[in-house]
Amino acid sequence: MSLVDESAQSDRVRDALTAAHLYYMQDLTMDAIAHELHTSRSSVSRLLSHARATGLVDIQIRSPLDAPSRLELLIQERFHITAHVVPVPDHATDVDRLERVALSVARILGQFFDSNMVMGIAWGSTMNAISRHVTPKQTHGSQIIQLNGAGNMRTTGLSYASEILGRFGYAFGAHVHQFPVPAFFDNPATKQALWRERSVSRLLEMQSRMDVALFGLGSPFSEVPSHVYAGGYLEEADYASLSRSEVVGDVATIFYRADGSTDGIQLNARGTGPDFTVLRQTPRRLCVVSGTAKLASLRGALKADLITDLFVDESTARALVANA
Amino acid sequence: MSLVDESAQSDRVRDALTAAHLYYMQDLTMDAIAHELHTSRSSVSRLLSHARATGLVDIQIRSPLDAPSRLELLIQERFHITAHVVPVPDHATDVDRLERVALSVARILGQFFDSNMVMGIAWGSTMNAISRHVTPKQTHGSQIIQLNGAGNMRTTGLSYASEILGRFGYAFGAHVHQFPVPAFFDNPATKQALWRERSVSRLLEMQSRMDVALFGLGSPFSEVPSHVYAGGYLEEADYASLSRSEVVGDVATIFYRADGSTDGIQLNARGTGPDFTVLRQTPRRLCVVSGTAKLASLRGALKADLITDLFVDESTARALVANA
DNA sequence: AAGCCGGGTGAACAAACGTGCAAGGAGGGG
DNA sequence: CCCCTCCTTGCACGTTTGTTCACCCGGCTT
Repeated sequence: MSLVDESAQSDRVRDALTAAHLYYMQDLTMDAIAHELHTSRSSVSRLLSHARATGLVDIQIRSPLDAPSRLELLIQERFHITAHVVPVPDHATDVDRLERVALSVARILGQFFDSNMVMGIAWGSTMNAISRHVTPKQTHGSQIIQLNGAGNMRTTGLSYASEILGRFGYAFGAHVHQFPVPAFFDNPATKQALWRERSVSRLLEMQSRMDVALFGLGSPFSEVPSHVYAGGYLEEADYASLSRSEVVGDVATIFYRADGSTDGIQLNARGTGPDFTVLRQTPRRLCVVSGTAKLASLRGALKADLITDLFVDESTARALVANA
Repeated sequence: MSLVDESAQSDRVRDALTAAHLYYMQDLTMDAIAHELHTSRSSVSRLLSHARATGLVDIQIRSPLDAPSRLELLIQERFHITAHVVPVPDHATDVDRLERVALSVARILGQFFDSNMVMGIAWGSTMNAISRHVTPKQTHGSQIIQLNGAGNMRTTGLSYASEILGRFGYAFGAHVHQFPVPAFFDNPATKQALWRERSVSRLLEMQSRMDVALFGLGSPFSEVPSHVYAGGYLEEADYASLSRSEVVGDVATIFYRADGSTDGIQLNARGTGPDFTVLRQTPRRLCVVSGTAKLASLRGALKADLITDLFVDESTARALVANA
């Protein structure tokens, strides 16, 4: 990028800031702003879009603390976590649901992440959707770290996971640390060995002191299986084993039962996500769930105390509190 | 207000929140929202207006810290205060200027005031303009306190000042403490006496430990005199005295010279605003200035170290840094 | 030097939005 | 019980905003 480009860039930002100020603080019309900035109305429209898209304009919704939605209150009382219920009409499809929840999370995420923080991020369809919408917020010295490997029998999985992580990293100006291992090792011993490598243990150490974790839930036996279960990461025998162990879900390729327990689930010895005892040390653990198919999985994750902040669509939230 | 009204009220807020979420977080059109909420598009438009007006939706502009405007940077370097430069076209009238700066301040004020804080507020045309636009933000246990008396020879001044203070109090859900004394006493001894009254000294004590002060500047000898100078608060003899003392401005009816000094200005013995030594103890001191007519006054206030955060229109900011 | 390419611009159109207005409905007073 | 008042609603209209398109301009290639 040349010097000229750079200064043009900063001109553009300056103009966008001015336009945003005039539009959102002083309530001028775009026409009036165009006049003050000696340009056309369309350009102002574009400037403002740009300002919103790049996070120069930050729009928050603050419910007066005395009136959180009834559902959020119920969830808070029942599970002692903060719930963010995303309004989605009951007749929406699961794809819609996912997309809309993801969009909401993408917009609000900046409130949980700041300079000099470390955020751990899983991967999967939910994370992918969020990553495509996340609104930028400039931070300094912050790190984003991949929670679990993404390789499978066919690929190293690097491109998929790194695309997702990359978008988060770009949006926050954070350093991205990838985790270049398969999602599941074939042999537990290989994992043990690799875990002792300094390059890997450095990552594990970072994971153990991250400030925020962001993840979705896997639900192996629901009708709309999550990415992990459709992507060729597991074999028939693995499924049988999961079924035998009465697994209801996973977080970053670590599986758990309906009561939140993980003991004796053999696949976990080969999975690459953070152990739940490690995860539970993380101060903020943001879980994003959409669709009632993941209800059992969500209940298990709550039992396992994996969640401090839950983002969930309205119907699923309702189902969560419906029957005890 | 009946029980039914109350619940209707909260329904309205709930709907407004949902609408705001759908509109600002999920980018639905008002049409789509109307459909989801089973109402008309116009009602959604109104709901959203309501949500913005009542502060349910909070729009902030965050300039990336590496790119504050050149002017703000210059002011910061020269005077060691935080400047908020409000873009206003050069050809705007002084009335425009005031109105637009006031609007901007009104929108941003919530960022400086929170629960359990005490804010001192002056009165005058600037404060009046701000008060008419201030966006609400619910707080608990916060207090707003009048900085200086408002009575004059004709009226107690209560209605004007209390109208202003009342709007701030209402917007923040804060308890308002009025200061029922004249702007200037006729006799310094009366002030002394009253200052020893417990009801008054309680107010003075609160003033001495306020968290934020918000004030404009008076400029007695400019061509567009401030409220105090037009409202019959002072007599010819007073003006002469001010002129003799080389006064350039006042904050809350306390006068100062170009070098920021106040010693020997006789009128101050009869004024009712907080002594500058008291004011300087306040952590955040927000000063709102618009129009180059107040430039001399502003320079004096800066010399007197009365300001920590300055809100000023662009031309005045430019003039401030122009000649040394 | 001509020619392509990418990014940005304003005009024109289409979509989305705000608002005056008349109609309807709840509540309160006669 | 009726009527009056006040508030809210949806419609219709005019305005404001988003987006497409043709065009221009600087930079880079051939």
